Amino acid sequence: MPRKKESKKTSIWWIRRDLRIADNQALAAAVGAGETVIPLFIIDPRIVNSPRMGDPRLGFLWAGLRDLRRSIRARGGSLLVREGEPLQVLTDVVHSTGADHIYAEEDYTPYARKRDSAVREQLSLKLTPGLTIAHPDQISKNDGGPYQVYSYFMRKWKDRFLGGEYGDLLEGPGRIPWDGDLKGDPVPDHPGLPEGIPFRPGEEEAREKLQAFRAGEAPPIYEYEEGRDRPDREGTSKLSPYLHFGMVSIRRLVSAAENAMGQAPDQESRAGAETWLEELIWRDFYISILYHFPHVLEGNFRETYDPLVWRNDPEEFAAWKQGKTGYPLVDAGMRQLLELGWMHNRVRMVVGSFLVKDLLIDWRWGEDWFMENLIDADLAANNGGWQWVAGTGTDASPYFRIFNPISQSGKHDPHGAYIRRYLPELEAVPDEYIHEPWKMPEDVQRESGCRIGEDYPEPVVDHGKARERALQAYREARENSDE
DNA sequence: TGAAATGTTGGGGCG
DNA sequence: ACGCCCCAACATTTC
Repeated sequence: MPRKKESKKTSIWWIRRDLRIADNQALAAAVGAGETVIPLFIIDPRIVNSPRMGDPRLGFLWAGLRDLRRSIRARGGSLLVREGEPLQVLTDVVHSTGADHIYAEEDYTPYARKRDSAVREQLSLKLTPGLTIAHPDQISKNDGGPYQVYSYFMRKWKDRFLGGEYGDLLEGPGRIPWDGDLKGDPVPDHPGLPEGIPFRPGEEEAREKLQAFRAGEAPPIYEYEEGRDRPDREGTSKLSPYLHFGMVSIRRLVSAAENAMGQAPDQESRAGAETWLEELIWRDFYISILYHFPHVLEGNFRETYDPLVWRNDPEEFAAWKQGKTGYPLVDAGMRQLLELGWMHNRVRMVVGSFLVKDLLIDWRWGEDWFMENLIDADLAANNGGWQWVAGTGTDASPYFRIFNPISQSGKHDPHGAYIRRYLPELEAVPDEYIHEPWKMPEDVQRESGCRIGEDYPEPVVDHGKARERALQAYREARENSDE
């Protein structure tokens, strides 16, 4: 006999990186199981006080929580915020409310897994999918092991999931009933969201960003083949901060990509949408890599370059961080990061290659700076990207692939519009010299109000020489490796 | 999801 | 008409 549903069932919706109402499987499960649903966000000191959690991302999180609180209130509920160690907070809330179960979206980082299994030993924690399309164990080679090469992972991912096999999107619940009769902590005001950034937190803005990416006469998603490489245009979705905090579900994005592919007016448009889909698959891939190979957080995925001798010059690192290397595209990218908490992906590769190859600075230093400063910083994807650019990762860029910061600049920012947007001191530099301002003759420097060495720095290194030096260092590391 | 060095081809200018 | 050179454009190889 099925037992009659008891009255007064209470569930906790433990919010972590799923700051959304729509298509939220953890929330749906909590609402399905409880007549009362307590949305709980725990301010975990270990996460928010980490030096790797910089103000832009924290500000985005706080503002996002306030937005979520509005949505919950509009549904007759209340957001409970508590600061403390997660297990302690949950134990306390469960005891004072008599909640039956805790529902949360499963997260696969080493810290999240450890935290959740500790909670599971004490309390009834039910984890739901939603962070990724594929569970890290779901896509594996025929021998059962995890893929280490993206292209094979991608092929299997598509076989498994394309055609909507990840399930239908869930409507957000109309009501999240709870009287809010429990004392909580406030959502902090500080740090605030940086001024003037193009990232307003919240589900609504995420929808608008997605809409903008797909809409219009020439939707960026259909121009993505070229647009993704053009930092001087609005060619990318700018959805990464929203995806990081779960303000939009990965299912909605994949489904949007599939629909766009189906409706594409021509082959090139279809290819654009498919390439964007593949960027989403990269995210699943790197989350899976971190799950199966947690040592990537500390060391090289492949040991071949373990013996590499980094230069790690602190002054050059400082110049890189502040956008003062003397290479305009590199500097524009680094200043975009400081200004917006975000950087165009093509430029991320260029600045990454410059740090690791031209300056021979340990990729972990760059990884750390990105973690601290990016609003969208995702542990798995950021680590994967850095290891790729350093040539130490899965699917690694080979050691001899060294980006030329000048030709990349000419190719991807041909008129220097991106450079001038973030480097005002180069505003009046003629197009002819915008990628190599140090070549400006004296009189041109004077006319454009940009004296090299004063208004804008000399290049910290000569790229040609730095390239040879990097090839040498990488070759030596290979020779000294057992691999 | 490079770049540079080196090799090949073919058109045009010119004696 | 022809050979020669130059060089841009493209292809291949190498790091």
